[in-house]
Amino acid sequence: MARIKDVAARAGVSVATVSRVINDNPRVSGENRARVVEAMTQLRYVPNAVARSLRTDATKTIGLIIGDILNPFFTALARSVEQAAREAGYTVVIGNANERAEEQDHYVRTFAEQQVDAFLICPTAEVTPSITELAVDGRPLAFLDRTLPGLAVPTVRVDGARAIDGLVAHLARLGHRRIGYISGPDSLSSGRDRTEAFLAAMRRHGMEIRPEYVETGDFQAESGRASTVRLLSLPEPPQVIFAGDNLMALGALDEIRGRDLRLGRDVGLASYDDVPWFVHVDPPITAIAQPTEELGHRAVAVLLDLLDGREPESTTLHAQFIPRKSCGEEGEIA
Amino acid sequence: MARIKDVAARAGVSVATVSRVINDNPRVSGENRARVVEAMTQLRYVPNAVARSLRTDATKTIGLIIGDILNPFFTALARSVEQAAREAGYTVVIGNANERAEEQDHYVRTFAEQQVDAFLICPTAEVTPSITELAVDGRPLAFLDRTLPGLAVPTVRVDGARAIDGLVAHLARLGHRRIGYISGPDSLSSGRDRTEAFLAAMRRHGMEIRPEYVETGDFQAESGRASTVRLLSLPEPPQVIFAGDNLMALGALDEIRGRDLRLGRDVGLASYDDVPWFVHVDPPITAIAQPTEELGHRAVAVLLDLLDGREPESTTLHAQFIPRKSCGEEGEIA
DNA sequence: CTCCTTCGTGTAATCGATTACTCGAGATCC
DNA sequence: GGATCTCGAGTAATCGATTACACGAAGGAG
Repeated sequence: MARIKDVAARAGVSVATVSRVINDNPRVSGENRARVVEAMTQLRYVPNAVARSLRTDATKTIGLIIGDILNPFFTALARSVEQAAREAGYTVVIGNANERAEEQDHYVRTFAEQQVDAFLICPTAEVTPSITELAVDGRPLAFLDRTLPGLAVPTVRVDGARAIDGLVAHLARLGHRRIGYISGPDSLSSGRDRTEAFLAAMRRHGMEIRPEYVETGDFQAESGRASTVRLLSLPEPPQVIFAGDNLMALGALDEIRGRDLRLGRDVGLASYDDVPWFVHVDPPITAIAQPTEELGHRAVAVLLDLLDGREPESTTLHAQFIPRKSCGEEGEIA
Repeated sequence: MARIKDVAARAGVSVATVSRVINDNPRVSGENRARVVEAMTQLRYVPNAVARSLRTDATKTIGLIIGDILNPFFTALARSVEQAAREAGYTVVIGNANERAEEQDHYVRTFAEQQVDAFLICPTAEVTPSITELAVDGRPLAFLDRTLPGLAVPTVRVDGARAIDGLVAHLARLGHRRIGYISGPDSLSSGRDRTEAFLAAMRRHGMEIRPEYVETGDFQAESGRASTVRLLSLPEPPQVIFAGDNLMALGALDEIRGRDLRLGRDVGLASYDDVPWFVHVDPPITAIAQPTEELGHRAVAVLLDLLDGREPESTTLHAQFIPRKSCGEEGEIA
């Protein structure tokens, strides 16, 4: 592989001049610039970003840690983050935590070692020492989708309360009283917030909350299935199940089908998160859509503020309730 | 941030000793080792991977370029690659090409600059100069899922011929004669291979191939929808549509629903790729499943061979035909 | 004609680690 | 007791870039 000094030798100039050409420094004569460019293409020179980063103390890289790469919500998020970052000249490196604190920490450490310029984290589970360290050391850091308590870290998140209220109103209108809920883990702010919003909405609409109707999952399909098993085995099972994310909804659906129940007639289903295939289930699944595109763009904007020394603004966006048919017609579900 | 020399000063030793501790070199006395470890934790020292990489000429990083991060096939693949790589002590950085040659090249360049130790590419479209350069320069490189002609690059891929033959046999058994096909782009080996396998299977089972039944998409949902529009507008539309990947199947399904056609009765649908939600469509979608887990593991194995100077082995795995109900019952579709 | 800018270029220090080489102290062997 | 080995540790070169600083030439002002 060619190095900068090979290019310099070939072009008959010093390495400083070559470096100036690479970095678009105007203090280079037209003639020399041409010779350098020529030498670079001849040698197929590729600048070594590792060496540059060491010297400039910047990698032009953002470390993004998502909860689960198999969750379409997070991949959509990753895509929009990547897009926005690219426009600002940054590369995104993605770490998949698999919803486990331990794997999240692995990436926090790895990214710190690799000297990413900024961290964007969808925190999994509790506050871990490694995340606290980032915050304490004042590294550019923002939380995305989820927050952690007790840390002064700017956060870009979604408030689903309005949409959840819309859902509960919808269920009340259809005459359903017995609503089962599969929450995300209590250790996650997104899980807690949704649960709280759900309970508040239930109260507001004068609906009884039975403790046995509130299950706790972990945002993965299998926990949605297991929770559904318990809900449907109750002496008086709920009429509608509201799953706290799209994967748990998938798991719930697996179990409903497995029992040969008719969706929307024997039992209803609604999901936080909207995914493209929901419209193809029969009946189509009532859902709450999150503005993933905007979420990612805002998150990058916050990081750029941090990196450029501006004051970052935590942002809260709103989710949207999308009624479809999976909760049945009025008075339909016994 | 603490540097190695700060640790050395605090522990009262030289930087060489600290470095030896970091790298588990046994030539350090127990006492000094303890002092260094103590100093490292006190200073919250994090080794600088950029500096290390510059010196050692290794980043312990694999660059993976996937076709589309919104395609569940690729995310499953990415996850398995990441898992296998991690076990071998490598970090994976993912580049999303969005199925565009230009974005793929962006990542090839970026990864080359960042000095990744090896490249794993699901090539999008044609042979581009940047990929040729990688191959010519002898960089550790393997293709995954797709190949490019004319380059001696080890490849890990799936042969779907057997599964596709199973599908066509299935369709023949059901009495269907008019089969529409939405292929991937001809510029992609995976697209070409599937088309070829499909045509061969049709011939083998004595079924007529009408040119107007063969549509070409681009592996994205919208092209599946557009192709379906054309197929269903034909004077004599096909009885069954076979989509070349899961996203085009999704698009096809969108169009079928949009026309209020009954799946499996008015028109059948089958998909290359199997995804979790297929079983929840009514009727469940007949599909061809690829062994993504194994695919990713093998790909990493090939890269490790390359990196350790062993002779890599190109591998071809087989896909599996999974009959469900979306192509109707015998003689059902007119 | 001198003095002062400005411009283009080169020399060399620097970023933070790794590691070849060196060296002294103590152990081992005959 | 002297020669040889082993062990633990330190000094300094090195990786490939960027950039402060220095310097000579050319141009402009007076």
